[in-house]
Amino acid sequence: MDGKESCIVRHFSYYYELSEHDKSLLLALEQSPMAVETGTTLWEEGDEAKEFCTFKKGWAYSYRFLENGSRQLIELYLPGDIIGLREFAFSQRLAGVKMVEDGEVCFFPHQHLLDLFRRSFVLTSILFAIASRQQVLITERLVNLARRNARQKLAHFLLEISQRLSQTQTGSLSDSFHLPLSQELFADLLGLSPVHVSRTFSALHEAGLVHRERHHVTLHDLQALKREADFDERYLIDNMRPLFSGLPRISDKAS
Amino acid sequence: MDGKESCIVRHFSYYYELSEHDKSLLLALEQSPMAVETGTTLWEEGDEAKEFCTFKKGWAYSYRFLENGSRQLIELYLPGDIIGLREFAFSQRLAGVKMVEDGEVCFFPHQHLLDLFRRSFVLTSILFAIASRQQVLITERLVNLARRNARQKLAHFLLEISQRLSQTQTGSLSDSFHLPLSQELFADLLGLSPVHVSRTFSALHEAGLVHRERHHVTLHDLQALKREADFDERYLIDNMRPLFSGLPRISDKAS
DNA sequence: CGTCTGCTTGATTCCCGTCAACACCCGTGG
DNA sequence: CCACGGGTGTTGACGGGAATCAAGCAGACG
Repeated sequence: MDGKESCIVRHFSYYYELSEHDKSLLLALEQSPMAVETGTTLWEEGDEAKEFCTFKKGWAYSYRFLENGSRQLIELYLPGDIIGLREFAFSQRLAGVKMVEDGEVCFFPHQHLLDLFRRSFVLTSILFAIASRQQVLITERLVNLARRNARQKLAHFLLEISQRLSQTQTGSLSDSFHLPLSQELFADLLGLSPVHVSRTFSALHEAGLVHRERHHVTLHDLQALKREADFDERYLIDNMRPLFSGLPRISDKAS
Repeated sequence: MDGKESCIVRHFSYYYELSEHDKSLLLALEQSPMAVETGTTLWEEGDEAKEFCTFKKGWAYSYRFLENGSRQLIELYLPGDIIGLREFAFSQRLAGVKMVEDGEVCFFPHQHLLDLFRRSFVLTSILFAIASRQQVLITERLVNLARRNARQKLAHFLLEISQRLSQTQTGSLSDSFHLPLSQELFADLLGLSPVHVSRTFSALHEAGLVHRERHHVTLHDLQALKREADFDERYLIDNMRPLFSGLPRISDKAS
């Protein structure tokens, strides 16, 4: 358990203790890390889909263009996430993926996932849990976009990011964090116009709820924000351990 | 391959030929079919989540309530669908599920899915494909809700249902079908008010695109509708066969 | 110091929500 | 046979939240 432990192993370990065998299978997915710069397009809608991608460093997002020229972001990806699961059953990409910041990614072919299914029951189950969690995230985003006003949308999004960052990064809940998104990205993410994003940020600022400068945000009154946004973090706090409770635990774990 | 073949077997077979072994594993999930009436709640948000449910007959939908009392439908389920995959990694239901029409369902515990992972590589892969397809459906709905106006939303939804029905039911594309949804359900599904749903239906009717009476809809000019709604059916037409192309085919298939 | 990109602010417009009245269907019961 | 009532769909008037257009502003960088 050295300091440079892979973040995909860390991500998977969140669900269940991994055996050395499982860890080595996972590490095989991260064999050829690739540096990618801000703005790089990992793939576009319509590209052939035969690879997944694990995300080691940086921020990325998936998006769809509409006929009228507007764009909708689907999902934001943080380190440890797996990208492209959506297209497992498809031959074409259904959404593009772009980097928000410089980062590092590892591509691996769909076939490797099938190998995982064959070789590790635990990893298969965790993969399924990850896919199910992704679906839950998108579902919550759907509700957010369909039913809430601009203030609530923005507040909800900030709370979600705050929660996700504290789960995957520091481990401690931080109400102050780096958020490298332009207001145009906010707009495409929340289904608003850039103009209105600006206005909404100002409104939240005036209400004393949010402070933002440059690409750094701090949330001042978490409770008030949660009330305002109708935010319930349960959808982010998943855990498979109850499900696995019948399984034998691993005993040869490195201390 | 008798006339009463299980619809879950039919659903799975859409992705890949199943061996007799796989079929019997699947059929075990449909052991105790249960009749459920219109309006029955299969479960509610917050209920303990330890079962899935296969859907044999009828229509159902999943939904979320918001603090302000409004409701958002997440997904519509048709026969052959599997319900509850979303909560695989969670201990609580994150959305309720209700029947639109009388139907028949089979519950089975999460553990059975784990058994499937252990026992059948092919079924595992197909399950993963189904989960990925569900994610794609929700994603498209998200884009629909976030970025399109009422006319486009409605048109898009009708096209999606038409396509899904023709894939799972008759097999032939029908532009005239039974659609047992009240305008209130339409509203909760599309993020509109019931009043505006009515207006939008009228508008589409006047434009000669849609005819509707009672719970029956017919689409008149599919091409025009698709143009209007920016509808691209590729997101509904998935197929894993290319992925499996390296696998041996099954030869002992019953003719 | 000028230019470019991204943010802010104001004026106007429009889509859709809300409220309210009304029509309709259908079953009940007098 | 008609009166009644609830649930559902329709139509109109009105208001509000967010889009759009346009101009001004502030950093970043050469």
